[in-house]
Amino acid sequence: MPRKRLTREESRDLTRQRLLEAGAVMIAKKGLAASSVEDIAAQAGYTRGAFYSNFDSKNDLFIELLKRDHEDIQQGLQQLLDAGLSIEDMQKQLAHFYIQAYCGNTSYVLWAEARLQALRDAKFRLRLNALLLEKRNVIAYFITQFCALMKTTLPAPAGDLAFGMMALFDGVRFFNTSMPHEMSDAAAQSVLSAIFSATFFDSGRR
Amino acid sequence: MPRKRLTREESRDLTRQRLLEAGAVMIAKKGLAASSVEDIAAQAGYTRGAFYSNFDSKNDLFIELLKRDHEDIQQGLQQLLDAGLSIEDMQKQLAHFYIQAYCGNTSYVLWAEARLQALRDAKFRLRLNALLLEKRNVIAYFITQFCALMKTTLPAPAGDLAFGMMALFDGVRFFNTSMPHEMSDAAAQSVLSAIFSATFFDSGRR
DNA sequence: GTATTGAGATACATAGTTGTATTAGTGTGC
DNA sequence: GCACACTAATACAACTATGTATCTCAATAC
Repeated sequence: MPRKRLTREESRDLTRQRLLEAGAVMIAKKGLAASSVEDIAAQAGYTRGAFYSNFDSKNDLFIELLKRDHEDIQQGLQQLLDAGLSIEDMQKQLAHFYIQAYCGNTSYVLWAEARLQALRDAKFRLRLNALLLEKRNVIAYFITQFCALMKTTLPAPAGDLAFGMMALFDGVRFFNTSMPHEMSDAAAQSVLSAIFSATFFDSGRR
Repeated sequence: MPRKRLTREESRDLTRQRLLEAGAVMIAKKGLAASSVEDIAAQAGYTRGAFYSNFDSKNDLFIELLKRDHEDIQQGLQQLLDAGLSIEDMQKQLAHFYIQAYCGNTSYVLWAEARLQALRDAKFRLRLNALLLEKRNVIAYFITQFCALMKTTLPAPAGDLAFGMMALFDGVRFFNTSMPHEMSDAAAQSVLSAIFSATFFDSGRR
């Protein structure tokens, strides 16, 4: 096995990558405040030295973590929108996306942690809000497109409804995780789709 | 001002009360993990000795805090249900209740904190889930009554929809707090009521 | 090959947190 | 009024976290 000899930059990037991944794991597991810098570094297989030589602070790592996750999601949603699919295909793809992006990993925990952090730290809040607004805009655009295709009218401004959907999806995901017996995967999907259709389909046809 | 000389029990209850209140303040301000026992005791005007002589642990205080808040809300909702009001009055009262119970204080932050804690601590999760289920049941009952009165049908099981509404309300409250410019009080109320009506009124009349 | 650079380890000083063990002081029962 | 009981303060020992300063060694430049 000819292990590649890394250049200095490759090596540094790899370390950063591993620290970020370790941060995601630890913060999801123990929470932001309870995860020490040492925990994160150790989880990545390093010591604190590596951490401080790559990040200014825990918050610094955290916001980068969120940014990366956000970019992944944005990209996925944007591709879906740009693909010019039929409504049926779109809904199918969206369901798939939902399962993969929301249920397939623990990143929603990071976002919950982030919302709390935002309430307490004005600087952090600014950075988080920027990400949330971007996400809202993509979702609002999707909603607008959906209603245009369905020839239904929106019961409230698209941006506000987008926030509503974000709240709904994240919150239901929480119940689904922490009390799967009372809110199964199937129940989660069905209640989300019921509320979604009611809001964007039924209410606009009165 | 003849300050009453307190009996031992009264004095202890007062201390407990103050510690609980201080816990609510500190946990909302700094988060559960970042609030030390000393922080809480100091905020209440005591030292750690008072804390440990009244509670087993920080989690112990926290769960009691949640239980009290929960009981207040339960009581309020139950009274509303039992009052036998007309639909219009009910909606009016409910809006008032929402403003007072959700927007008038910071307890929703505690519940967000609790949900995260529940993901990490199985024992805590059991206790929290019990509270959440009780709340869900009251809301589910309300939803059922509402739809019966409106003669509409439910688009999904009442319990699941109740979880959905809880998710929605809490989540929107978050946006409303941390980005009031993008999600004003009025926008929050209007989007909530739009989704609510769409789900429980419009969708059932097809 | 040698000198240089810089990523990451280690050492250190400081500070904060926890829970218990002990002590002081105020209600309570006699 | 005196002994008791209990609440809350204080003292203490162990542990954990933070950030910086220093050191080591591998990658790069010459």
